[in-house]
Amino acid sequence: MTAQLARSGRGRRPADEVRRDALDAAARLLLEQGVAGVTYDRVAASSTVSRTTLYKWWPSAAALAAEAFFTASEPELELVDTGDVRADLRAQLGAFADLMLRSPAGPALRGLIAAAQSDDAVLAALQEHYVRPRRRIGGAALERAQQRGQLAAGVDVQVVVDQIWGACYYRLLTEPDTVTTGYLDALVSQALRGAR
Amino acid sequence: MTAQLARSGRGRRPADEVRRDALDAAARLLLEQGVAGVTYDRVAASSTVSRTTLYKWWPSAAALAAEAFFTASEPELELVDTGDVRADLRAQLGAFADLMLRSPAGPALRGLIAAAQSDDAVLAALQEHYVRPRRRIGGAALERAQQRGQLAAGVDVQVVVDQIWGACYYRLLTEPDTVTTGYLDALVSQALRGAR
Amino acid sequence: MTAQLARSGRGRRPADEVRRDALDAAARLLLEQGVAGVTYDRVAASSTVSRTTLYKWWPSAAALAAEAFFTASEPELELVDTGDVRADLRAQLGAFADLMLRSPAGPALRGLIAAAQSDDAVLAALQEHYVRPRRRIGGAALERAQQRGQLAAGVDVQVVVDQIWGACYYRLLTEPDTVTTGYLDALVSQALRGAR
Amino acid sequence: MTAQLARSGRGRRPADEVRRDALDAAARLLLEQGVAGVTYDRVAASSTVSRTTLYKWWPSAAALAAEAFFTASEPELELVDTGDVRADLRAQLGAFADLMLRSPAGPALRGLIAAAQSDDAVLAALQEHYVRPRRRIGGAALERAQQRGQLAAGVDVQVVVDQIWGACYYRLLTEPDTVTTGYLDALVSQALRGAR
DNA sequence: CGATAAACGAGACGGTACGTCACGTCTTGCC
DNA sequence: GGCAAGACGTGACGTACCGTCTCGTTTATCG
Repeated sequence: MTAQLARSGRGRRPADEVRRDALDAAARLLLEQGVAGVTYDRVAASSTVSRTTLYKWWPSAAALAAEAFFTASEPELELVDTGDVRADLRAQLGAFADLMLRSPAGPALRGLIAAAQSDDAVLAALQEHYVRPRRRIGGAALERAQQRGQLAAGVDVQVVVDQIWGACYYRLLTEPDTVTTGYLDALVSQALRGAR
Repeated sequence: MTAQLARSGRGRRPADEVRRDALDAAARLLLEQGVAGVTYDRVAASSTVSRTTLYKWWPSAAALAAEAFFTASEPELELVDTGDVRADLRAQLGAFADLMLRSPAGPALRGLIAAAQSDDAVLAALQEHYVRPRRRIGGAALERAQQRGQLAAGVDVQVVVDQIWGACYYRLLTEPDTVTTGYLDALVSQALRGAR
Repeated sequence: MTAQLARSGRGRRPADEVRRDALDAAARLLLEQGVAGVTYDRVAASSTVSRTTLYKWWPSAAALAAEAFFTASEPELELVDTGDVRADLRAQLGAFADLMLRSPAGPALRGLIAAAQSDDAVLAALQEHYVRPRRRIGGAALERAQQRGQLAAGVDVQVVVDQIWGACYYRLLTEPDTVTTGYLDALVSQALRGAR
Repeated sequence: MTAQLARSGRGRRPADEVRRDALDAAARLLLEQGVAGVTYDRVAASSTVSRTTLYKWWPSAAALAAEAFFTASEPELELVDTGDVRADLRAQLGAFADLMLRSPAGPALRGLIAAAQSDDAVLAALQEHYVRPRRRIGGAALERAQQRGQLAAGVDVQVVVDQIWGACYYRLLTEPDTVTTGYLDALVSQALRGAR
């Protein structure tokens, strides 16, 4: 009855608890310091999880950062459907550009896309939890518009998705200063004109 | 005791010679091992230039890699003007996608775009020596088509540039496997339809 | 679904079987890789015994190595008594030096003596299963010689034991290259001269 | 006048200063915690020297400990020559046994001899800075006695050295409790009787 | 034209991070 | 209940780079 209340920290713990701990710390570091700030060392230091365990669960620090990011911000992006395609797309695109340019999530996401160029695990996570879901949402909205007759029947909606969001991403990655309200307007108008 | 066979390499040397040496080594490393392979240490080891000097001339290893890349492949991309906009754009886009997907320059360029997300020097170099020149070339071709009446007068050609190349870049960075011949066809067609 | 082909190894097993298994694996590792090669992890990996069980039975990996060594090579050392003390001692000493210098048991034993300097369990095992038994055998031989009048009556035979084997051990531990045939001859002669 | 007196610590420093710093810290750790307490990590943490530098200068933590020990206690052991060999040897042996059994240097030295069994750099240092110098001193004393006619002419003094110190080392390493005053007396007497 | 200052090479130094290994602790699921 | 399997925190190892700093050498420049 000597009361060994003090949890030493060693020994096995529930995997979920450990993973959540690590992801929380990683998400915090990611938003505060960018992808480069998420290292195995720092995540271990700012959580209860040991480096050894981090290595066991994630193939790279960037992969950990990616999972942390996508776990923390899963739902985020919905596209309201008011019936007015142009307005809906423009609103969503504006919110997205705002996120990228004015919230800490922007640099984080840019950093993850960057990391994906040399880290297959990050690329896979990016595709699975980010790129493809958003592509589906945008595509679905355009398809609904197509069924309403607002878009031409033969148009490949995925191409239109790229011409709106892909173009925007490209500017955000290479010339972020040029992503203005006017540019976003033109982007949506031009894309819809081609699809009408 | 006249022969000074052993060129020690020490002492002052013409700056240009030194810079060229460093850039050559950096370019080689970049193409062979990617951006991450270009470190001050390795460039110094595989050239006659010392780390001290590298630090003096370039703010980061990635910046050195960028300059090496753009110096080595300055002219590269021209856009032939046959009068047939669609064909010209399609040809250029195809050559570009090929470069990105099937030559060592592809990973290098992807890596540089990635590095630019966390390295302002790289971003600046990328904009100055790569993004803007190519944007100008593409824009000029579209303007010529516009003057020939092949494109509507009010269209912002830079938006069209983004809808072709920007969209393509986005796929190359996030879902490279989906960049197929058919996709490129659709991209050009769709963009031109919107600009007609 | 009768066949229980897969012997899972789990569940309770006879303690002796488990211990023998562990000791066998430890002995193998000890002879092949030295004391440092005997770790709980490696013994568990190269036997059917789990780490949990190893920790339960042995206070340290070196202690396990020690027990493995002494269990495997208990009888080993006999000292033939032909009546000629000098020849008998010299023969035994030669065999011992040979063992230490030219068999895998040599490094193992040197390693155990080393481990004993910072591991009381190893020291205790070493004394009980190695040092004292051999000291008894050598002492008994010398006492027989003493009773035959070949050694002076007042001589402390344990001191003579040290002056032969102890001296030899010291050289084997600190200057193994200097343990030559001539040295062993001189050692025995000198010790017996002092004891005559 | 912001006074940037604060030495950043980075950059090159005189090699001797660095080495001395490291050796000081290592010596302290060695005496306080034994050989196992001297790790690259701890030496770096308790000195101004970085781990990288320690790895550059010493092949193993034990080798660093060895150099620290021998640098700190170079002269130590002299053997006074009063003309009475027996008394001189006995006095020196007593002082040595005392050092080994009752000072922090004892465990340190035992640990270094142990480390030498699996670390050639330690073995070499031990031989060069400890074993051979002391063997020379003891041998020289015995040779002087030999020239004075106190020892027989044909006796190999190095064998006598082993029979005194070697025997003592062996007991100190394997049965330290048995190294008593009486034992040391017997050791010297017995060895000298054999050499008379 | 010779002395001087600038630029260079070599490379050590304090750090941070990586990826691995072993230790000792602890939990879960078989048998 | 005892065992295997195996995850966990800890701490050490050895390596790669980074950015800083020192030293000695060589060369361009200027007195």
